[in-house]
Amino acid sequence: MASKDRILRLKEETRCNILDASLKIVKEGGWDALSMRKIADEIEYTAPIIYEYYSNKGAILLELTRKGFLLLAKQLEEAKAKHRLPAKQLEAMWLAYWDFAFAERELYQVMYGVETSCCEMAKKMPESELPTDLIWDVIVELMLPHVATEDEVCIKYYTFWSVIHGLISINMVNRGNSDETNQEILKLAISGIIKSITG
Amino acid sequence: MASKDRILRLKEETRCNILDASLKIVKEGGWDALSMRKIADEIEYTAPIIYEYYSNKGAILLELTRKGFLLLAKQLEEAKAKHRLPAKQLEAMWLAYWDFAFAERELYQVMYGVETSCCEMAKKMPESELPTDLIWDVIVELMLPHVATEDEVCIKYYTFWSVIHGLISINMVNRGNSDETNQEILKLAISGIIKSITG
DNA sequence: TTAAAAAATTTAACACTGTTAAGTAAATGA
DNA sequence: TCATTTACTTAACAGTGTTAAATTTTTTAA
Repeated sequence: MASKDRILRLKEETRCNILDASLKIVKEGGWDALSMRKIADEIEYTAPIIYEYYSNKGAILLELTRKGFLLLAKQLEEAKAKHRLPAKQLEAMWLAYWDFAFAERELYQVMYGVETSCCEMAKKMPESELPTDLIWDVIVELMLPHVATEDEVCIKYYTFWSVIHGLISINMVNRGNSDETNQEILKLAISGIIKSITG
Repeated sequence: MASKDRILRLKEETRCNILDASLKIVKEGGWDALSMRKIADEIEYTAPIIYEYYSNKGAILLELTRKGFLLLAKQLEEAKAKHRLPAKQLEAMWLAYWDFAFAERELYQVMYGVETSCCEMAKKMPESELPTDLIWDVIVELMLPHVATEDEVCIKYYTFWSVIHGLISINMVNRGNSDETNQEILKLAISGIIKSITG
C-alpha cells in the first residue's frame, strides 16, 4: 500500500508545518503571541488537530529548542572549520555563537530562557540605573589617576556585568555548576578584570 | 478631617499588601502562578479591586521591579561601605550582586528578564550539550600539551560562556550598547580568556 | 434620625488562553 | 453498498486579564 506511505509523508509534513507556523508567529509578534489557535489558523486547521502531532504546547517549544541547538551546533562547526589554530577556532566559534543569538533571536530566547516581554518595562525606570551608577563610580575611582572616558568605563562595566549576569542566568535557568565552581569562576573573573584595570 | 488621612493610610497599606501578596505567590509558585484573582484571594478582596490601586498587572510587575532595583542598590552600597580600597569595594559589590540574585531570585528574574518556566525543559535534551561539547573540545586542545582536568576546562568554558551569554542577554532584554561597543567587549573578553589559557 | 450622595466592593461579562470529549464528515475496507 | 475506521470540527471547561454594571456600605446633609 503506497498510500500508507503518502499519508505518513503528509503527516510528517504537517508536523513540520506546525513548527514553521509557530516560528513565523513568534518572529512576527514575540513568544507571547504564540497560541494553539493561531498556529491552527496558520496551517488551516482547528486547534485540537495540533494535539495529534504534539502532546501539548510545551512539546512544540521543546522541538523548536532542539532545532535551535542543532542549528547552533552546525554553525559552530562551520566556524571552527574555517581555521586551523585552536585559538583562532575558539574565537571564531564564540563570534559565531554571538551571531547566532541575534540572527535566530527567537530560538536563542527559548533555548536559554531570555525573557522577551519585559523589554520596554525596565526602560524608563530611573531606579534601574542606580546599581549601574554605584558600580560605575567605583570603576572610575579605581582607574584614577587616569581620568577615564565614558567609553573606557563602559567597556569595563559591561565586561563585569556580562560575566556575572551570564553566570547567574545560566545557573538560574538550568542550574549548572556546583557552588564552589561558581565561586571560583566568579572570583577569577572579577580579579582578572580588576587586574586589567589596575595594570 | 483626620478620617481622610486614615483612609489614605489604609489605601497605601492595601497598595503595599498587593505587592507583598504578589511576591508571596511568586515565591511559592513562580511567576506563572501569579494571577490577579490569586492576588485578590490573598488580600481578601475580589480581582477588580486591584485595578483601583494598579492600572494593570504590568504595573504591579513594574513596581516589584522598582523595589528590586532599590534593594539591590542598597546592598551594593552596604558592600562598598565595608571596604576602603576601590579594588576591594568593587569585588565586594559584585559578590553582593551575586548574592542578591539568589537571595531575591524572583526579583532578579523580573528585573533582568531571566525566564523561569523553561527550567526543566532544556534539561534531558541531549542536543543541548552539542554546542557545549564542540567548544569544550577546542578548549582542551588549546590547553595542550597540558592535559586539563574536567574542572579546569569547566572553569574556562563557563567563563567564556558567561561573558558572552551575559552580554547577549543584556542586549536582548534592554538593548544596551552600540554594536561597536559590544564587539569591542566581546573581542577583548575572548582574547583575554584565550591569553589566560595559552599563558 | 433619615434621605440623598458618594465611595467601596462585588457580580457578570468579554475575549482570550491551553486542553479534552463528544460529535460529524470523509475516506477506506469488505 | 454498508460498516468501520480515520480525519476533523464543534462545544465545552477551567483558567487568564480586564471592564461595565449592579450592589452594598459608608459618608454627608437636612
